[in-house]
Amino acid sequence: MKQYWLVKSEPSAYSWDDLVRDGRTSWTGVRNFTARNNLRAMQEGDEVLFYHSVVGKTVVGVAKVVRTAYRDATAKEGDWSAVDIAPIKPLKQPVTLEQIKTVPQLTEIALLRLSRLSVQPLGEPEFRQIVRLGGG
DNA sequence: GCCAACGTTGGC
DNA sequence: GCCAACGTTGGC
Repeated sequence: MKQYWLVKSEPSAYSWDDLVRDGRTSWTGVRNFTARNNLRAMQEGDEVLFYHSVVGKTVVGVAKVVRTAYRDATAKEGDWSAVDIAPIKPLKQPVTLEQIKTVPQLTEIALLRLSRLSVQPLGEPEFRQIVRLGGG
């Protein structure tokens, strides 16, 4: 069964445009147990919203998981994982955090409730709703 | 095993 | 730039 996720990145570190340019990327650097466990739960084909934190504070595109969890080679110590993601399509209209806050059906999502979690699960209805807000 | 101190994230 | 939230670390 297909699952839905949201990943966050500061665009100054790695942006949607970087992902588009690269074609696909290894999602490394996660150093939080909850986020890591979410990475490990991802299946190929799962869809992933790409959120720009700090600068923009917008959901900017939809990506997909193209390789399930494997060891994060950037980790010097500890048991950390990475997945590979590839872009599917940008949102026609980036969806702002402010916008998301105004939607009653979205007030419970992790982006609002657990704002620091960098890899979050998202229900299919919530995923679709955000994509729709983005004109997709 | 508790909890204070500390570090980081990320919205404002 | 500030600070709240919260995860992690380390002393006891």
